[in-house]
Amino acid sequence: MAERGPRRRVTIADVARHAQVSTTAVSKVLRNAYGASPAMRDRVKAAIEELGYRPHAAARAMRGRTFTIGVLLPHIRNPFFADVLDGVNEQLAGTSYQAILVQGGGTDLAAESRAIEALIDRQVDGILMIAPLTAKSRLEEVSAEMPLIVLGRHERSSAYDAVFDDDDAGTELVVRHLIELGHRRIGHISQRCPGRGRPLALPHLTRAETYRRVMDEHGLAAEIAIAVTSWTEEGGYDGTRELLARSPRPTAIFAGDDQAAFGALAALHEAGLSVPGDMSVAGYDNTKLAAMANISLTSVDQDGVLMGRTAARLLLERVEGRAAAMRFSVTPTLVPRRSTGPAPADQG
Amino acid sequence: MAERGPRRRVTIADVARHAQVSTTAVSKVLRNAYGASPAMRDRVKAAIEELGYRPHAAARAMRGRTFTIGVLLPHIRNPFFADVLDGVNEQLAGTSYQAILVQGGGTDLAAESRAIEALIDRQVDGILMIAPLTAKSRLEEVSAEMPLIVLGRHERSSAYDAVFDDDDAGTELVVRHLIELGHRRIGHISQRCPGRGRPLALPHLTRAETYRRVMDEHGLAAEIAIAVTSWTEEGGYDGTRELLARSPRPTAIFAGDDQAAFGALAALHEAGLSVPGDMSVAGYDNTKLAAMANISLTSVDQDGVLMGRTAARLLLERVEGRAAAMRFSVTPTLVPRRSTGPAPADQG
DNA sequence: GGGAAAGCTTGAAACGTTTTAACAGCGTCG
DNA sequence: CGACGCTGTTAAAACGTTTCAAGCTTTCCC
Repeated sequence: MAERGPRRRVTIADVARHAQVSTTAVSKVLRNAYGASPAMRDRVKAAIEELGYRPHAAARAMRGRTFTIGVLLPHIRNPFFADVLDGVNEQLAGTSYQAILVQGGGTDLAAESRAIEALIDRQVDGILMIAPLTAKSRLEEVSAEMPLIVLGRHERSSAYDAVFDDDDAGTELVVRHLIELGHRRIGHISQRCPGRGRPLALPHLTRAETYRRVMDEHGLAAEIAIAVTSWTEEGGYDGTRELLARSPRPTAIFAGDDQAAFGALAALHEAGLSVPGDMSVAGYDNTKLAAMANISLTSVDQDGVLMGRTAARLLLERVEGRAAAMRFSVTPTLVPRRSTGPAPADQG
Repeated sequence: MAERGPRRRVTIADVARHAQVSTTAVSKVLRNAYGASPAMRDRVKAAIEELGYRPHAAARAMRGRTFTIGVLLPHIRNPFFADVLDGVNEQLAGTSYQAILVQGGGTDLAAESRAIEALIDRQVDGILMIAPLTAKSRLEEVSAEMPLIVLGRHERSSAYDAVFDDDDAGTELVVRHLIELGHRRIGHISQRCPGRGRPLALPHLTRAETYRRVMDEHGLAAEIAIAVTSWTEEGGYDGTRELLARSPRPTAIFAGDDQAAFGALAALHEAGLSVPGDMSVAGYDNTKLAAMANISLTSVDQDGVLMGRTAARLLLERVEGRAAAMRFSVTPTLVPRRSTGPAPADQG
């Protein structure tokens, strides 16, 4: 029979008693607030040290801050999010803020809503949402309750800050790269979008739109071919098989992101096609794996660490009181590798 | 100037007033506690619905439960953890519990300690730690404060539950597989362990130990070669280069986990060696990518989703009051693929 | 030396929930 | 018919912190 929590938690009152001051005094020292003499400050700090006191976050949440920032991300699985999170933690290190993560159920809008409510109910000081599906109007409601940064969406709002990659520029880089290599039939793999209202400014929609635009600008409107699956290995695999079934089949695929591109490479391997001899493949995100010699996937680099760091910085600024909305955009760069090459001589 | 939080949160008192009952009554309905008539229950539920009331987690934390379970994981980047988390969320769906994640800084022990404290201070109802580095004694301290499940470690403790893969069996499967293919010089890639005390029963230590044992049992003690880097793409790459520098070089590598194996494949590609012609490679975890046709990595499958589901179930049982410690172990299976093959004719 | 201002310190209220103990109402049993 | 036990309900205390308003020194100025 494990006795649960036998010794009571050290509270601010214990510290106060031990340091022979009032609880208010201790609270002030803890928060570096005005009205505590250096002498008292030292005495209280010594007591805190001696007793091993740690503030009780829940109790703090009742009145003041909780020193917690909530991060909502669609799914753990995407390695790009790991970069973003590294940036966030890097920026938070040294402050007294802690990041807690909640996973929002991929393309499940209801699950995402629950996750957001969970963060609000847990009284975090601010929320960072990574590529949320939720409608803009709801985001603005949330930002009325607490500071909010949205990472990866392009819409302009005066209520919350936005940090995003210039997906339009990045996509243009890839598609032009393929066109300059002589490709004309370039396929694209995109994601299903669950929201039924106005389309959101999510990366996959921007990338699909820009893909269409650039194709069109080069007189390739007739060659536009989009497979709508999902940006996972399986999605890339399925999407590629769908594109391969076309006749004539594409000579290049812009897979939308790296994970889908990995699936595409697998599908092509299985179909006995060589890369880039028979088919060029490009991804997006420049994940670590894309850089590996045996994969060598052409990709677009968006600095995820920088985005995460910036998002965290903006969020802390908001928590500290900044009111005006800000936007921060990262300019992507093309990283050409061996998965893309000249288009094969056309036999159609 | 965004007005922050203009309308007060709906509280239990508002609900009580609206339903013409006491706050206690509302609380009872919320917790499905004894002592509320069906009629009252209905009335209160209607009021909750009408007002859109949601319980304030921080306030709850002051007295009762917070309906939150904390998950500590070393790093987001490992795709195996994504499986585990899927299992956890699957098990939690339908309950009123929410999982929150905290990232524990990879191999940084101090960062992990801070993350654990953060969860305790936030008063979660229970903690699930995935492959923590923290000393057993500290884990037992933590489990005195709140229910704890440790996933991925083998030690036996009467204080907390353990869910783990039988790494010993899994490793034996791989190493025997390679030996049966005729390999004698089999290299291994392991991770550095930060703890300086008694070695912990962490997966990478068990795997390394079993690798030694099986090699020894087959009279291959002299051929043991371990590169200690880390289980990441970079670590696998570096470790493989280290192993390749040996003379004579190994004919097979058991990379420890899939991510390291991907790095190994890249290093071999770069060195101009064919897989499995010149060198066989095996991983562990059977990630999605390992199954892709172009990679086709031999790996060991441990059912991460099942482990996550089980861990969450055990944790909820603990939260509900179970006292006796339990252990749950998953039996791994070998998934042979094209990255392993017969040893090349020995020229040394 | 008197009074105001400034600086430091404090008790008590507040936050939103759960829990404890007590209280009516009502039937039952001795 | 009074004591008793059940049921449904309630008022009030408790949780650990922050904040408010007020109290107490000390300092400074005229």
